[in-house]
Amino acid sequence: MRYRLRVPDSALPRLPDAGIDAVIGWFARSARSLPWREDDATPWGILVSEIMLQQTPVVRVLPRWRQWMAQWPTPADLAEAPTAEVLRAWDRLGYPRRALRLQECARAIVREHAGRVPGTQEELRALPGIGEYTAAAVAAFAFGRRAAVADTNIRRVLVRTIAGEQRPAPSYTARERAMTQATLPDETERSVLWNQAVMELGALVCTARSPQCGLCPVRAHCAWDRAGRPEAPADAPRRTQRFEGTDRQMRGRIMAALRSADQVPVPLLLALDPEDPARVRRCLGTLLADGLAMRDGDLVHLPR
DNA sequence: AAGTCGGGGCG
DNA sequence: CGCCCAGACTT
Repeated sequence: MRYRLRVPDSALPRLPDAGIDAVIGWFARSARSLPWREDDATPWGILVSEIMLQQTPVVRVLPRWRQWMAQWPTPADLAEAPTAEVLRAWDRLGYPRRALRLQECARAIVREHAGRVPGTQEELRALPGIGEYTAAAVAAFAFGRRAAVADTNIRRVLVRTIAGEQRPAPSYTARERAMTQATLPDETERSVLWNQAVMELGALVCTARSPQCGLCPVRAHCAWDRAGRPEAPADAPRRTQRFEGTDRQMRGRIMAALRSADQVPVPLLLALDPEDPARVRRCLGTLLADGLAMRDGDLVHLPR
């Protein structure tokens, strides 16, 4: 892929500067006010918000984030908290392993970075629960650095405006990386504004289901709109009922039971699905393996 | 590259 | 009832 480096910048697929200006201007007028975007937000608060927002909508994160930051305002606070309390505070945000990793992340920050969130993508990427997207987002939004941020919103906007397609591929492809890199403004301050602005555009206007193209600041530059907004070919239909999905549901039910009591007898958990106690056992086994539950004889409880 | 991992709301 | 949501991690 080294040959790509010889391609002149002007040939790379990118949104024109006029489009970038339009999106940034729209953001200045239309951005939601979110607490982790306020001036008083700390890098740790921004990091916490990014973890909570992984696969979880903003409206559901808001109340949890406020409570969380009031209870554990610094990495050191979360590092010292009882894990059971952490999991209860996570409540029903989903994917509770994120809560476990967030506490591990806090402990790593205390241990390896003297309690302060590191600012480079490389250091961030090395922390538990922080992947490519979150490392770039924290570097950009918490530290004002130039980073190629590519969440589901940004990917959708770029694929539509530049490639003229309705939705991005399931995985973040090399072609999409090229679009993200080529469009990212060279100047640092402008790159940070662009990342925030295009993400917000994807969340509010260029949405997955019913995009509000009539309100879109880059409609004039949008290849998808120009092409008549063609629909992507439908995915292959689900072969059977999603049976694995029910395992996730059962894990959620077990976690809910554990959050509601100090300890729960195994027979009580098995009663969660009288039709299929083997499934409950299997799910309990994966929760124990994940460190989300502990077993003490016949009693199950959250990790203390 | 594909599977797994929650939970809720919307079309 | 299927899809979507500021993804990460394992295999």
